[in-house]
Amino acid sequence: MLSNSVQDYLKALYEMGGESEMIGTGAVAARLAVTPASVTSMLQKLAASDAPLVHYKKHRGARLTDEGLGKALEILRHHRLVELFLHETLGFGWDEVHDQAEKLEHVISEELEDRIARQLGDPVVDPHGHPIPTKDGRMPVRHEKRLIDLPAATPARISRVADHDTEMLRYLGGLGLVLNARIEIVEKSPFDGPILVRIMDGDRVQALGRRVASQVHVMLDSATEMAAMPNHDNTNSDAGDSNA
Amino acid sequence: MLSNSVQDYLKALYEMGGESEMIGTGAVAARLAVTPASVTSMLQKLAASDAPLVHYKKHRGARLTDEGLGKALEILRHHRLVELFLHETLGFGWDEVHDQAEKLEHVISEELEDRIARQLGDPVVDPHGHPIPTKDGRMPVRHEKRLIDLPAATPARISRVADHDTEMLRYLGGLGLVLNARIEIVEKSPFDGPILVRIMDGDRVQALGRRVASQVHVMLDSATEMAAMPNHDNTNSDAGDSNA
DNA sequence: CTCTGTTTTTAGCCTTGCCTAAATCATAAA
DNA sequence: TTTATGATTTAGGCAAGGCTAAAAACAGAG
Repeated sequence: MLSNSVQDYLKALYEMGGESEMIGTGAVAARLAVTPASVTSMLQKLAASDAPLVHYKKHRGARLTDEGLGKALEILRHHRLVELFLHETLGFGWDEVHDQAEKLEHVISEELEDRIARQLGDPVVDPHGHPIPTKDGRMPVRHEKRLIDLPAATPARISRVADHDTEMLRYLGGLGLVLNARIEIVEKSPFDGPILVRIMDGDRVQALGRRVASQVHVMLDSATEMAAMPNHDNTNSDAGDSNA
Repeated sequence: MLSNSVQDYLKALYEMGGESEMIGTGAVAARLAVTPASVTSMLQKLAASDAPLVHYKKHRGARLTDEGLGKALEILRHHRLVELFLHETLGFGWDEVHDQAEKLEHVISEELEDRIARQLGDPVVDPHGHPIPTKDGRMPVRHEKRLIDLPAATPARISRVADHDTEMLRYLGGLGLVLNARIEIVEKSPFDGPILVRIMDGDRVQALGRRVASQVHVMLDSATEMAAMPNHDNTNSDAGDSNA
């Protein structure tokens, strides 16, 4: 059984570099909020066993082995299933599920994973639009682009939003920029200026900063995959907005 | 934040000795599957802080302080709410929920606890009939007796069954000895012999060993509290009986 | 009261995963 | 090519929570 720490390292490597990219010690350290020295020793350990979970080259960083990739996807499946479960079954807002899932993902048995998946109808995306890895360890591929890269006057739908920043999710949700919302870009200001987005539902236009816009992904409105995606209500159904 | 280990020690002390009984090092060690030496050092640590969680006397054992009692009840509330949630919402059998809850209880936030409780309608007992501590840290009192101590020919209902032994729960469930089942004792064989129990629903008579019978608690059929208890279906709804 | 066997405690050690401080490597600029 | 700068690794430690082996305390039998 992998420790919580090891699971967190594997997940970080996957989320930062996917299957093939080498990730530096410092980057991992920043994401996991530990020192680079700690990362070095953990990566060395993970690379040293007889069935290594990562490839590691001194001063060059690390990437997952096939073994490690499988484990990472398992954990990610847990995480995303739990997020969706909290959202659908217990009414948590899309801004609230990540932190709780971060803890639950480590203690979900196979049996519980299966029951949750079945209960949710074997879902393919979590409340932020992230694809849920399949039981047999494959990550569904989707054709989307960053909102920043969307040409002006091209209708699209929000297909995915970064899940880790609670504040940003709350902000986006408040603007109506929820999963599957139909939008189009009115104008991109030059010099890294804000992006003007028309939100079709309500026909409002909203200015978004570059930082936010790079965290949002869209699919062209014509893409067929959209048909399969239910329209989740991403607002927080009844919890107070106590801690901001 | 208390570590998982500390939480397990507090829970063990409560479950073994309640609020007042001193529990010996060896007993705790056996329950937690660690060595007595480990227990000694943990108890010393828990008693040493400025707000001690346990009273501890060398060679005499330990019992919870008020502080420790509060924490123990919080953990127990998590455990039992989770057990009920797994049973009611995800369809786990009463023999399957304990082990999973043992892990989940440590990672349930206040917010999640509240949502689960609300979803279940602020329940007062878990799937094994154990009372669920209230949010403000009180353990509901119930008037029950061990099946062993029930006089013959006195109608009663099963009000509680020990939750930790998967096999025994499966056995009892198979016999129809589920929560709230109406029963009466036909005869107690002498010399610590078996107990003959009539199961009203089906009117069968079943012989139970002393070991099992001491794990089952009952309430007299006249007791008023019973009215409030819903009749759960404790059978495993669809999982295979793979690992016995 | 003393002996003996059981229980508990002490002492010392190990692993995991983190840390700081110092040393080393890699790279971009001069 | 040399040098400076930032990133990475090494070395040495610490806290938690477990273990084994040996010492000490208790409790029951004589």
